[in-house]
Amino acid sequence: MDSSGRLFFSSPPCQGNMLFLGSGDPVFRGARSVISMEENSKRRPFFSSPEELFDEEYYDEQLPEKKRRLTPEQVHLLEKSFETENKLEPERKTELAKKLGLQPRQVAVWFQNRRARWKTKQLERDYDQLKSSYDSLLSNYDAVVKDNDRLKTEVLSLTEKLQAKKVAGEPVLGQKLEPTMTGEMNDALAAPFHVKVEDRLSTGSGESAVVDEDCRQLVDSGDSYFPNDDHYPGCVAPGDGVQSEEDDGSDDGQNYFPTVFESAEQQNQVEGVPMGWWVWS
DNA sequence: TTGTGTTTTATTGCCTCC
DNA sequence: GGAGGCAATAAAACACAA
Repeated sequence: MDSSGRLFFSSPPCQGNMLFLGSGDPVFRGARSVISMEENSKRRPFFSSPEELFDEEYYDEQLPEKKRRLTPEQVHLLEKSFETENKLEPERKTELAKKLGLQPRQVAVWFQNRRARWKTKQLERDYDQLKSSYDSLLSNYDAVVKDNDRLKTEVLSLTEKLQAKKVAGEPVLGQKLEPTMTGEMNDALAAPFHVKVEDRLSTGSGESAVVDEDCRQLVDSGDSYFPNDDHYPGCVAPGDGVQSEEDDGSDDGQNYFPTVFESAEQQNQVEGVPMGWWVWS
């Protein structure tokens, strides 16, 4: 019994988990190292059936053994049960243990370890998913930067044309030009030349993803590419939505951030949110 | 056969909940 | 305080290359 009063197999030894010497004496944990490998060469499945557990002759024939694996049948049933519900209520534990010829504690341990394995796998899956999302985001960012450069060049070219007309004495509509490319070029392109962002986006001015100034854009601030909540309320950085398996208590194959967010891409592109962003769903 | 890496079973200690 | 969960870990069992 441990400090919390729990009963472990070795103290006192439970029927199902006894490690037997030839004489039928239980071998406890402390004696593990004494048992030779040769003695261990004769193997049998961990526990075959409840009947066998009580069959003295069965054990008499066996040499002392240590840890034994569960049979494929036992594992199969446990897996099926785990699929149904990854948490084990006392009744189900007892029932399963009876069915499998195991100690309830063994069933509990199996579930515990199975949950741990599931969690590890889930973390791997989530990592892959986040990585691909990041890659996609990065690629979108590069496209936006390129588009931005292209538009700058376009603006510069138009400005030069305006300057040329001005020098030639031709009237320039809405003229209120600054001599240099400063500020937002807003005045330079004022009035008739000012084209609404939506229009630009909808015309052949390119496949620009650049949107209104009020709209959130990717900014290379030197920080993470992941948005923070202050600037991207609709987005969530990885980790924010981590949900422990206890939250839903099910093994439904969902990732470790199950329903917290999904990519905007998957949601037919949320308005104003570049492809690849994660959004609350 | 042996060395080595991986998987599985089990224990321990700590934490939370009732 | 007891029961049960989890992380960390030990150690047996297994797989496999050399």
